Amino acid sequence: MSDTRQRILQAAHDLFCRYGYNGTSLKEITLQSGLPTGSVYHHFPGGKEEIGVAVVQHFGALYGDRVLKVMRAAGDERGARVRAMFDGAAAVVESGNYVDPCPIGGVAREVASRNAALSDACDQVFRRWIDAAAALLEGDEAFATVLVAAVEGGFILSRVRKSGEPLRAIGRALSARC
Amino acid sequence: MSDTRQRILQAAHDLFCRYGYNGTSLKEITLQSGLPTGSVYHHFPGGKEEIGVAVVQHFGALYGDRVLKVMRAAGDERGARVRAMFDGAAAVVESGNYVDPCPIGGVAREVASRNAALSDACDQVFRRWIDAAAALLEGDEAFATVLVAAVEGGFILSRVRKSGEPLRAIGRALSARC
DNA sequence: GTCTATACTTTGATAGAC
DNA sequence: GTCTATCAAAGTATAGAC
Repeated sequence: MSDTRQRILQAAHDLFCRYGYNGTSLKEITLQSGLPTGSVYHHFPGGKEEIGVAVVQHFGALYGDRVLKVMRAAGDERGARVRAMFDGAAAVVESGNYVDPCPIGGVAREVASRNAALSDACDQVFRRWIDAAAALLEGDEAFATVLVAAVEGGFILSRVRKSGEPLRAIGRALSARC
Repeated sequence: MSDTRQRILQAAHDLFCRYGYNGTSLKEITLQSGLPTGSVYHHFPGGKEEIGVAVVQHFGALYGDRVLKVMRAAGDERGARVRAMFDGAAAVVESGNYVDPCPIGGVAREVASRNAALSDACDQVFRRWIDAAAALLEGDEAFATVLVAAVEGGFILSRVRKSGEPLRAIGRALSARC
């Protein structure tokens, strides 16, 4: 991927994490990336929607891998892996001034009712996350769905409370119930 | 509450559920409520932000009561209550064309980084929900936090998958782990 | 309390020179 | 590939008649 393209995606990602998809303008993406409007449209002729889809796909894969790595590093026990997942998420929100650690859930909720392309991209990412988590949990797909939903909901709670405690509480409660 | 004020809140609520806070314009609120701009600003001099806070507070209390009623009606067993909560949520999203059943989580995530008044209003609602759920679960606040986070995350998953199944899977997995 | 008209800004997107 | 200039539409908010 070209450097310019990567800079646009990173800028859009950072802005989506703070202000969401609808709360981020293309103007802000150009300012944050240091590129003029024309360059942005050269790399993403589909405009903001195409940028959104690319952000969801690129960072969706990245964060999926990152979380799996953290869980595996916590050992073979299911409880320890679940605990590591939520404690890690709590640490990220606390060190990042309660910016959303990941834009996908926020974008998904915003656009689901009127942007099929973006909504479908989010759905694909969530399916992969759930499949990957289930593989780590002896195929328990329902509980894998709980993990993904709880971490997304936990981001909301921790963001408005300005504390990692909700995410940690979720990790405690779920790791005791594996 | 005056009828006009109520119409504005209901219109804003319905639009927030579909398009989120930033995705809803004041113009759309006037059209959906059938009221002119002047009336809206007469009742909410603080504009969109004041409407947002009122929507979060009013419907936050309403939905909290509604969910508690569904859970209590499911009997005294914890597992049955948890199951009823998520099955009820799944039924609502399915019958409502996958519109967000409740705008608070979506608004919270969108505005947490730049609108303190709205963010705090969301935080207050979530605290009350968690307290109320904990009271139904013999004071288990961590698991009450799981329930709130999982239902919010489940809304996201069900919305983009256009299926109530993620919410139902969460209900199955969690009710088996009370 | 209700309504029309409008001021001012920001939005997503395009044209065309370099 | 990069950049400047600009458009038409949509955004929030206000003024003031009724």
